[in-house]
Amino acid sequence: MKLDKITRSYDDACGTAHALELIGDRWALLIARELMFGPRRFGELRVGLPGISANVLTQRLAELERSGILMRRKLPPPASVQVYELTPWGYEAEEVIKIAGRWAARSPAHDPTRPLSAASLMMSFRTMFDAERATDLASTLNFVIGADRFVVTVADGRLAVERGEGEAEVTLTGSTSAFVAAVYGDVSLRVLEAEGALAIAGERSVVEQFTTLFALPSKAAPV
Amino acid sequence: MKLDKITRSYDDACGTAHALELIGDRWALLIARELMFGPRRFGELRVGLPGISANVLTQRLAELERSGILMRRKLPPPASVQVYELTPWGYEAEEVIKIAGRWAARSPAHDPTRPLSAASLMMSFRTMFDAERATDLASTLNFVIGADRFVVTVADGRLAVERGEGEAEVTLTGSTSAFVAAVYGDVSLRVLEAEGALAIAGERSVVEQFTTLFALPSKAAPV
DNA sequence: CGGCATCCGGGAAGATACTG
DNA sequence: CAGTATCTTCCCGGATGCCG
Repeated sequence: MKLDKITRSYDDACGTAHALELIGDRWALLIARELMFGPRRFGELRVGLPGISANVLTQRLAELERSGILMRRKLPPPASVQVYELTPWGYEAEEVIKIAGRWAARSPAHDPTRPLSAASLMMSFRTMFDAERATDLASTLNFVIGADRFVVTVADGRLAVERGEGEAEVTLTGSTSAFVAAVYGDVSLRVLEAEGALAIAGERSVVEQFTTLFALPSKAAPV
Repeated sequence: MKLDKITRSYDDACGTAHALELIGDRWALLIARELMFGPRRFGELRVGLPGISANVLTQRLAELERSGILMRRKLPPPASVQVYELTPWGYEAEEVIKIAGRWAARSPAHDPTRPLSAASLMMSFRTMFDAERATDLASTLNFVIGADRFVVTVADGRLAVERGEGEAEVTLTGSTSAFVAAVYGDVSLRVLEAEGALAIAGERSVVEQFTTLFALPSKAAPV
C-alpha cells in the first residue's frame, strides 16, 4: 500500500523527459489512444488493449488520473456506469500518438498483420489521411466493427471521425483487419466481400474512393 | 547472454504501439534526444543522461542499433574512437521528441527547475521557437556550456542549431539553468551576469532580442 | 461484470564494483 | 574511458479472490 509511490523520475527538466514520466509507462499511451474517441468503460478498454492485465490497467488509470490526463466519471442514472474520459489536455496527446505512429510506420520491423483495435484503425485514418487526395470527395461513411460504431466524414479536404452512427451514403461492416486490407493493402473490395470479411451497404463508389485517401509512409532503409 | 531477447511485444499493428516497442523502453527516447545534434561517445551520453547506469545505456544502444535507429561508428585514426550516431530515420524521431515535449510542458506537474542537459536546452529552442517573433532578427550566437559548443542562427524567421562554433555576433557562456532563466524565466541578463551565472561576449542587444523568441505553452488546468 | 487488492514469478532497471 | 559482471530492487504480468 504505497500510495505515495512516485513514478521513478528522470530528474530532468526537459519536456520530453517529463512526457515519459506522464505516459512512458507501459500501456499508458495506448490507453490514451483508446480514449481518443470518447469515454470508455474498463472492460471496453481491455478489449482494445489485447494483453493488458486488469491490475495494470487499474494502476495506469489511477496514474493518468493523478496526472490530470483523464478523469473518471459516473454516467447519470439509470446508466450509472463508471467511465474514463480524457481531460482537454489529455485529448491534446493525440498529436503525440499520431506523430509517433507515423514515425514508427517507417520502421522496417513494423508488422501490420497483427491485430488492431477499432480505435487504432480510426486513429490511423486521422494519421495517414492525405488531404490532397480528398479535394473532390464529400461523403459520410458508417463503420460497424463488432460493437464499435464510427461515423467518418470527408469534406473540404478534411477528415472527421467520431463514435456513433449518422446519415451516411454507405455503411461498412467488417473487422479491422479487413479494413486494413482494403485501405492500406492492395486487396479489392470484391475479394473482401467474397470472403465475407466485409459488407457494404450503400454507395460502393464512395468506398472505392475512400480507400484511396490514405497512404502509409515509405519504409526507412534497413540496416 | 541472450542476444535473441525479443522486447516484450504489444502484439498490436498500430503504429503507436510499434513506436513504443522501438523507443518506449526507459531512457530510449532520451538517448535519441542526446544524439539529435550529432554523434556522441558513450561517456558523453552518460553526462547528458543523469542517472542512467552504464549497463542500461549499453543495452539501449544495442537495441536502438538493432532497430535501425542508430549506428555505431568508429572515427578514423588517429581519433579512433567509437561514437553512436542516429540513422536518417533515427533523426526523424526529432518530431516525436518535440511534440511530446511541447505537450508535456503543459503538465501542471512539470518542474523546470530540475537539471537540463545541453542537448535538451538546444532541443527546447527548436521546440519553443516562435517564428512570428523572429521576423526581424538575423543573427548568429555561440553557446558555450561546459564542454559543449553550439551555434545558433536566427534568420528569415527560422532557427538553426548545430554543434560547433562559428562566426557569431555574440558568444554566451553559462550553465543550462542560467540560459533557462534568461530565456524562459523572467531573470534579466544583468542579474545573471552579476551572479556570474552567465557571460556575454559581443553584442548584448542580440541576446536581449534572442531571449524573447521562445514561449512556453500555457499550463493545462490542474484537476 | 466492473473494479480493485493481494500474492507470486520473471525480468528489467539501478547501483556498485570490476576489467581491458 | 568504455563498457561488463553482479547483486538488489522494483515493475510487469498472471492468477486469484473480494465486493459492489
